[in-house]
Amino acid sequence: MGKYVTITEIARQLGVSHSTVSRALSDNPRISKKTRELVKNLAEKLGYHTNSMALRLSKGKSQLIGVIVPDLSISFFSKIVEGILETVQKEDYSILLLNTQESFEKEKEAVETCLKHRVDGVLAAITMQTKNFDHYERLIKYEVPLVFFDRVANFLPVPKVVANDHQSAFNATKHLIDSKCKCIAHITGSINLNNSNNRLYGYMDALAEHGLDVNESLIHYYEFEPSSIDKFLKKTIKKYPNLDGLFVFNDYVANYSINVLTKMGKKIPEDISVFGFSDEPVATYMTPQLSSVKQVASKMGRLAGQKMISILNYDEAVVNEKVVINPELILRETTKVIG
Amino acid sequence: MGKYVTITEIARQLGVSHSTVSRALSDNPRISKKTRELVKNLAEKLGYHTNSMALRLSKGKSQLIGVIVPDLSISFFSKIVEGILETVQKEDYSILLLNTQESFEKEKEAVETCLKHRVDGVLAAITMQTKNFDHYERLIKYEVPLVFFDRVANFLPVPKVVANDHQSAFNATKHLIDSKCKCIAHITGSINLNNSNNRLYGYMDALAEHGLDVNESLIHYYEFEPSSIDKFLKKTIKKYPNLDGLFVFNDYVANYSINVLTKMGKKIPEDISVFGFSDEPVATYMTPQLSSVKQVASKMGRLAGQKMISILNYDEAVVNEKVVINPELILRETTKVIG
DNA sequence: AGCTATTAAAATAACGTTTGCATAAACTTG
DNA sequence: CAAGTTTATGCAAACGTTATTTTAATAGCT
Repeated sequence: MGKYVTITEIARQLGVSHSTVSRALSDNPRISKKTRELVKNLAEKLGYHTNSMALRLSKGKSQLIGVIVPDLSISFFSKIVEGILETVQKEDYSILLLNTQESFEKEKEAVETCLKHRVDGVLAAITMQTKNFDHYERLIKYEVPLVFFDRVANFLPVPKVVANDHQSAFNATKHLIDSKCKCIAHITGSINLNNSNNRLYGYMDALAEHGLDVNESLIHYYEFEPSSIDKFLKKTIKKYPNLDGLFVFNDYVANYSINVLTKMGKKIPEDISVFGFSDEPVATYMTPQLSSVKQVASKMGRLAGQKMISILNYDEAVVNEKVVINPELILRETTKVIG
Repeated sequence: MGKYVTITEIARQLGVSHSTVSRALSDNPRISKKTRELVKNLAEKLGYHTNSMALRLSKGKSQLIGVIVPDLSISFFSKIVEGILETVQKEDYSILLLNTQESFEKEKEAVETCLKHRVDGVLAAITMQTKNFDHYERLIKYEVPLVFFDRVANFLPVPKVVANDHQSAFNATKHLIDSKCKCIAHITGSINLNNSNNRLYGYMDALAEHGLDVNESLIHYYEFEPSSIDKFLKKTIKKYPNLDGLFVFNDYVANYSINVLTKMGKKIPEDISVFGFSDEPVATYMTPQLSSVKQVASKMGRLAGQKMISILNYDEAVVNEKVVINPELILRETTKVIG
């Protein structure tokens, strides 16, 4: 009990050579039907599992894909991982998961770990600190296919899968404008993160393109301090009593903002329309339910996974390309119906 | 360019045998200091990485730990995975991540995948559907160490790491009682999930132990239908105008419930105190901020990971034991201050 | 009958390590 | 200085596969 059955054991019991067993199991036509069935039956009976370590050593392929994420506790990233898993598992690949916790050092280590494990490819999102890309170049040098998702190194000549944050924010803001909002504030996230910045620019461009002023004092940079939102909203409503729209970079913060506004006696969406971002679970648990931009995490994961599979299984070339996932607005109760 | 450096290549360049190189790299005292340094320098220079496929085949150890989770998009589970990763990475193990999506079939497949990859051990949380455990017995038969976390198969003689949901719910309810609540309702989750049930019993036991009636009509079984909560709360407040406490199995639903109560004109916590569960991010984004039971996900992950490491690296026996993580209440603004 | 094709299966090498055993050279030691 | 011991290294087997080459057995043909 306890020991794994090998091809050699099957061969011994059947009185044939192990190479015959190997071929029989992989349906090689050079083995007679009779022997093949004999082999397969015994393999089944003994509960034979091919030893993937041996298989991999022999084939020189690990069937392993390295996945490097900056922070697995962010639901966006864990959903991406879920999407990747779903896609690559079907093709018999497994995932070597590395969590860098936003540390550049850990990211370098993660790449080394990938190399050590001889992964067949790497899917990565860079940390907020990553400015040097030598470690990724190393992968390229070793001809390990690399695909970036979400947080990408723009100038490396590899495929990238990203969400169109700019367009999403643009469309959300445009929706507020279309529903007759004239004075729209924005709460944005960390200035270090590309994604927040793209959303900010999407907001500004939408305003500009529709003839509304872009007003610095209507923009709040949020950095983990909820009470700053109370202050911002109070100040803003005092200065701009006609405030009738709010676009927030994240659903949690949108939820918080709505609570603050409600306490100040504002009606949502009659007085002020609010648009969130990411369509987190909280969006449907709120009252009123939050209009938001659809979460593209699992789609992003699936697309990144598929790209890798195409490269690995169908010899697609690794080229400098960008797959952009387009936005989809989810309209709920915090925005007015148009028209 | 592109090919990995092997031990044999180093040996060739240095004019020694590959076994000498192998020993030199692993600091075997049988190799002279001079040779050892020669080897190490060249290895460094050539960017040598031990080929883990070969290493594993040779050693008969995969350095891989299978992690089976029911739903990675639930932040509780992704945080557990993060905790596991953090712990096992330090000991040079990698994770083979399997997501069962609450499907029993996928869970069986996941175990097979673990076997196929010759994982050194398996960490698992079962699906809501799992009633048969033959696949896990298979692991035990193959002497693959198994450790359960959170959702466990109670009667299998292996280590388990769980949160004390009963005690947590008991303490949360007791806190409501201590703050002078006399009529406390409870919203519970799926009747199929152990965790919800344990919380339900914790609530009931706390009431009973403090001389309060356990009243079936104060308990609502929530199944993914927010509007059922509106109905429940309205009905309950009509029937029990003295309702002054609410304990909810999950922070999202607590958030929703508070919104409903607020709209009905109830003041939180002056009229009704509310206690949530899990301390999700939303708890701090609410107004008032939600009192909740601390999230134990990453601690659970670390404990489960450590247990596995102890078994694998320090030959700890696989025994039928239960590690219980004790509750910690986070008191915020939805409950009254005691005394 | 004698030769060639064809078919089926066995043998062997290879993948890159670790490891037990062997060996040669250089030291001890009485 | 011969015998034994230590030191430093090499050799070869083993891990479980796949893949290439060889051999053996059978069948088909003139």
